[in-house]
Amino acid sequence: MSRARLKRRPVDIAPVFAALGDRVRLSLLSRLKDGKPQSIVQLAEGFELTRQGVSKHLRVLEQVGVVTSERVGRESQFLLDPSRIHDARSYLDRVSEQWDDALMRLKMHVER
Amino acid sequence: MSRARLKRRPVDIAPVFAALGDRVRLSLLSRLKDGKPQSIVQLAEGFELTRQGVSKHLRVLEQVGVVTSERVGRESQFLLDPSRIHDARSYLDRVSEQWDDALMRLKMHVER
DNA sequence: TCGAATAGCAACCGGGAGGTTGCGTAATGG
DNA sequence: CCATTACGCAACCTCCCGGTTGCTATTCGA
Repeated sequence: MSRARLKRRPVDIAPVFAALGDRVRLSLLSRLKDGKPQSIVQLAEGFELTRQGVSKHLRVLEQVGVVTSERVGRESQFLLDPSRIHDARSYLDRVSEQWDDALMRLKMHVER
Repeated sequence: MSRARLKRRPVDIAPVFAALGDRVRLSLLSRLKDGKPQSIVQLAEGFELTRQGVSKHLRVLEQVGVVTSERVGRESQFLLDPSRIHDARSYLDRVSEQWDDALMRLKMHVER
């Protein structure tokens, strides 16, 4: 069970967080997490934004790999890709974990 | 002990992700996750930034509640607060979870 | 076939983010 | 006591982000 577990440097994960740091983009993700691919106009309805505005946001999400798009016919179908989200989650996991470990050690008076 | 478990709307968690979406700030968090409070000059060394630059980043992190600061003597001690990080993590958890559920339902042909 | 739908591209704009410099102030310690 | 340290505040600058408008290209469908 050699889990290679290759380490991702923080410099790589920052853009993912940046992409998630916008309420419009989070809402778009929320609309995509049901697994159904949707077009831009579908994703745009309900927002007080132009189609191009939504399109820009989708391209930001796509650039960091959180969503993927495929041109089918005259419309672009967008789909969520959870792998980067999983990366971000496990990064936060590691931070919390190390924090907990540090607290534990402090409480046990193991250091200093 | 009625744990109200009040639900955080996505609109609230976006600023946390935005604060995490910067490599400098992620590095600062990485320096703070050992549980030891550190001053600004301590946190600033190693960066190719001014002290004020680092100070601005720290204030961004503090504003969203990821770190806390306390003035002790002539220096400000910064400490990590993992609660917001935990919030962000569980938000991503929910996204992944709903994605997995949706995939499962699709695979079982329960819908469509 | 031809109008409507869907989307991409480019230009433009205002505001805020990231960063610096300069200065003032409180605490430290020799 | 006084130079030094650590910090905050404010002004300033540049650049990118979020958003719009206008135009063009492609595809659908009646």
